[in-house]
Amino acid sequence: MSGVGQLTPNSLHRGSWRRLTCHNMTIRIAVLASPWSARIAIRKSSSTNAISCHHRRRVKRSDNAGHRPMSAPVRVRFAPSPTGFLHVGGARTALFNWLWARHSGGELVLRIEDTDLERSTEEMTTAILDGLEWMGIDWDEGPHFQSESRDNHRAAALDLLEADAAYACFCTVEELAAERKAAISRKESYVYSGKCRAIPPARANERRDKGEPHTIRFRVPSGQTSWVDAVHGPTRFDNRTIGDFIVLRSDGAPVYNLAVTVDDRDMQITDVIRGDDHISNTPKQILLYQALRATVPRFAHVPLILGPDKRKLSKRHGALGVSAYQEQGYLPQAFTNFLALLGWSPGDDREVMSQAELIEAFSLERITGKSAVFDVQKLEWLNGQHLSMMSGLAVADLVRPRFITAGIATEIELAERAIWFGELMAMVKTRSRTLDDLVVQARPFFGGAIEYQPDAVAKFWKDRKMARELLGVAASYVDGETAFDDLEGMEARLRALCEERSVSAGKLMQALRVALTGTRVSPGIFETMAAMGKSLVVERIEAALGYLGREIEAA
RNA sequence: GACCCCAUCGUCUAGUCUGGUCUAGGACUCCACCCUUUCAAGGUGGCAACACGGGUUCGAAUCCCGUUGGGGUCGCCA
Repeated sequence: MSGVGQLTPNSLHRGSWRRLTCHNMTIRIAVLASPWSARIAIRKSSSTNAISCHHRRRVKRSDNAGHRPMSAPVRVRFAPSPTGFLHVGGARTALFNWLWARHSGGELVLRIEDTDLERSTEEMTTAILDGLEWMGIDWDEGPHFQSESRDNHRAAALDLLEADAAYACFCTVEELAAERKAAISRKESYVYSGKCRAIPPARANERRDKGEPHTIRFRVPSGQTSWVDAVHGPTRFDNRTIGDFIVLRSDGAPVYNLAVTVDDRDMQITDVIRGDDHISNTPKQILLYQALRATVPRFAHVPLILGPDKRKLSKRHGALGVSAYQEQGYLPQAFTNFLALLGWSPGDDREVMSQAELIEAFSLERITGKSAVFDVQKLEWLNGQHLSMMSGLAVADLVRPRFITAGIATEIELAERAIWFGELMAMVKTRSRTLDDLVVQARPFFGGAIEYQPDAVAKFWKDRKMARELLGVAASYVDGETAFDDLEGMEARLRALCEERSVSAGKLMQALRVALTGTRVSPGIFETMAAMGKSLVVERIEAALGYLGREIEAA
């Protein structure tokens, strides 16, 4: 659990993260003791973690009120392998684990499964942690690196060997490949023949002592292996379809199923929440738990996320990492809300939910067994909903860097006009679905030239002479207007002037909108003028008049 | 191919365990209307589904069997 911690050299265990919370800022100090390098990384996190801590306390209080049955405290883990970025499927698995931990007042352990050293990179580990942090997912322990518990894995394999639950297998890669090929040509599923099963232990030891290359295989007993899955219900596998599987490679490295089982046992994981694609690994792992005389955890297999073509969501669908959604300007609370609704529902009609509400409502039982298609449109809608619930100032804080990198304004300029900027954001956010939309819509409110959008020109400046006439009236109105903050008065005065000059007030406002913003989309025209200020409005009208004049000349 | 999982509007889903209250509810998208200086937002309404076939039952979206369809897994990857 996070909290103010003492940071001493002794508290920096290899591969551990320490968290110090002060004010609203969380600083994590990590010793990334990985096979690649050992270094200290100090990372500042946003305030999202502080928010989630708040949630946790909230939930815990309600738990103490006696709503939850007395049972072993929940301990879950998220165990990504750093061979790629954090994709949406992994993100949702992490989210479900987190929601379950926070809902039940349990703990979330983060474990990096880096046993495939060839494909694991430190960059990916960092990317995954960043993604989790952005989503507001915090963890109570870790990250642990699986490669560091290699000794435990090996010891477990030796235990199995000693108990005769496993045996040495001297089959070569080539032999196995031939077996597999033969099985395929016979149109059968491949299971290891068990060729080395019957080698007497004494003989096997002899060969091992001689240094003959061998793997350690688990001796799958006959019978059936079953469990009650928290999402799928009773699930059963016939052990004949499993086949003796390798537990320790010939180079002494543990294989996934062994490593996971030993780690989950050692970390006392009570609930394993992971993707559906692990269902077929589950019987193997249960067999290992049993052979290791460990308590079998509860399993919850979450259905996969599919692309629009109903295939497993992949890069081909343009579904990049979580970071892509972050860059596109989605809000973490909207993103997690959306992900939570993919395969889970609160059971009532609620859809727009805060993280606190998600935590409160979450349960494993309400996860559906059916895989879900990732629908970006719904994500966009949800993002708009969350955006509209935020205050202008809060939105301003989030988009400020985007204005700066887009070169629209400098940090200093924005700081000087902080209140104005917050009000501007409040104005444009109902029209925006992402933070990028916000930038586009707010751009005309800053000085400098604007481009006239062809569709706006076609619709509201179709008759150039008429447009020029309308803008002429607008110019004389603006000229005499002194109260730019009096929205109602402005409208009354403009309408009166239109009446007097017998021009359509509606047409004028539309033509004016194009002159001011270059688009046909903007907040109310008086709000727009108020936010721009008189000098910019005058400047824009003059520019438009000039443009229209040139157009008329040319025609 | 074998094994496993899944099957309600185009999509996300409620309803399935504990059959009747379901002429199947909500949401996204789309369409229409209202509001309106534009675009959104908001409001109102509309289009749209129980995969198929058997059974059980007075009664099935719900229980059982089969078919079909989709997905996942079948590595000294994780």
